[in-house]
Amino acid sequence: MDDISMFKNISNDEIDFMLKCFHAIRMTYKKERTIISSIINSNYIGVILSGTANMVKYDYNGNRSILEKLERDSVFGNIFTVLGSDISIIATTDCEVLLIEYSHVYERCRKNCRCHTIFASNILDLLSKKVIELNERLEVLSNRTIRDKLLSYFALLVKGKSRRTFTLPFTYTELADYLSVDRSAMTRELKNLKDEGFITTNGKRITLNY
Amino acid sequence: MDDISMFKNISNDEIDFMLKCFHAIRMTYKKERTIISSIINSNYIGVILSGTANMVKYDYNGNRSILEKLERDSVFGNIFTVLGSDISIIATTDCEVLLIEYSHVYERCRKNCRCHTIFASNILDLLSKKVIELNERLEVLSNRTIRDKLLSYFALLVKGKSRRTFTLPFTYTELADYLSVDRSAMTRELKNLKDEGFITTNGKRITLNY
DNA sequence: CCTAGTGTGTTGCTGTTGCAACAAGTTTAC
DNA sequence: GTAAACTTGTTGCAACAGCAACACACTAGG
Repeated sequence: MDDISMFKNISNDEIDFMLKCFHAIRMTYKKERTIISSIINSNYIGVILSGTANMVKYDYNGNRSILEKLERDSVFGNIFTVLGSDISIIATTDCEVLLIEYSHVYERCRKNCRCHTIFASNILDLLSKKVIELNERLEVLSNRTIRDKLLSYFALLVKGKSRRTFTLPFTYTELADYLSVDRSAMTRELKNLKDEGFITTNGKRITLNY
Repeated sequence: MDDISMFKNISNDEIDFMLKCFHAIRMTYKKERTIISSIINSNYIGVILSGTANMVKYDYNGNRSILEKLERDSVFGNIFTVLGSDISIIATTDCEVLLIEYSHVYERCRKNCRCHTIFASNILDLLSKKVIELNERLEVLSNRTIRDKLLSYFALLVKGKSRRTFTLPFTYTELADYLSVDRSAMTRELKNLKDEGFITTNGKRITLNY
């Protein structure tokens, strides 16, 4: 458990103690199940312990947008995402989730334990990372054409890596939803990029040739 | 100064003391000047004390995107926004800015003063608000047509208000940049919305008729 | 008062995108 | 093993958006 960012620099013993003190809840969800509905309108922080899930939004036209892919160590909850009525978190595999009431972050328990301060500081770090992620997503979406959205997203995926090859963390259908574009139009544009020699693909493995 | 969110629940005396302790810097910028360049690559939190500014980004085509409008009480800095090379903050009027080194948020000074804890907690609140704002922006940008972007942005502006009338916080040119769309195409779509009776406009005053 | 700069409204043209529909390949579940 | 569900690739068509150009405010500054 001490590899979970939320509990960084906290020992397993301290974590156990803290989770009891917080009355944390451990839940399991079957694949395809909605995780969020049960905690909506309440101030919980959730963290995925195992499995994967998608945070999705359906607009009134029925278009799906994937707001985020969640996996072990991913966090969610009202402080991280405004979980409105149209946003839900769907387990894409069986999931184990830990739920902690948000008030514990800022209200210290009587004992004012050391781990509590670290916990709050870890949450601050997570929030800060979240802001960075959201800004990256905004940067991608603020491109005006599908081509530029793809290129700017690909640039993110190779950022800081020595090789210009990466594996898409999405299916192509999901990628289209993530970029908020039509799937067939995106496929068309990917084909153009391939024909023009900008990229080479092999399934979900993509290489940038520039 | 105690009406600045960052200093909420901290008395003016404490604020003065804290700012000295932090070696906070107060800067003024003339209209049109770039605020950010001087603090780039350093871990500063900035807060606007007076005046207004835009956080803007130019892509390689020269398209401007307005990432954010800043005014009194707005915060910026590396923890809130990844201030890359292509992002800058431009004063739209004369501005007064307060700069605080970020390390002060998580490293407490020897005296471990009460106000310091509150300050850190306020920063947490601000980050959380920022996440909400970014999510709202994402929700707007994830719409696929200019019409839907406009309607979803307008919906945000009237959210929680009793009247369905509001004043645009932008010029129309800026609005187009904020929505990442072509200005003339946006004007055309606004005209359509008016012709179809969805909205009524009077300068920057807009009423939703639905 | 005049001028330069900026914001706004409009239009024609063209390239891009969304939509619908279908075929072929893959995966999943019984 | 087979059917059902899903992913991917493709295409025609219509709608939409971006671009460029221009006219007409409006504003700020000399």
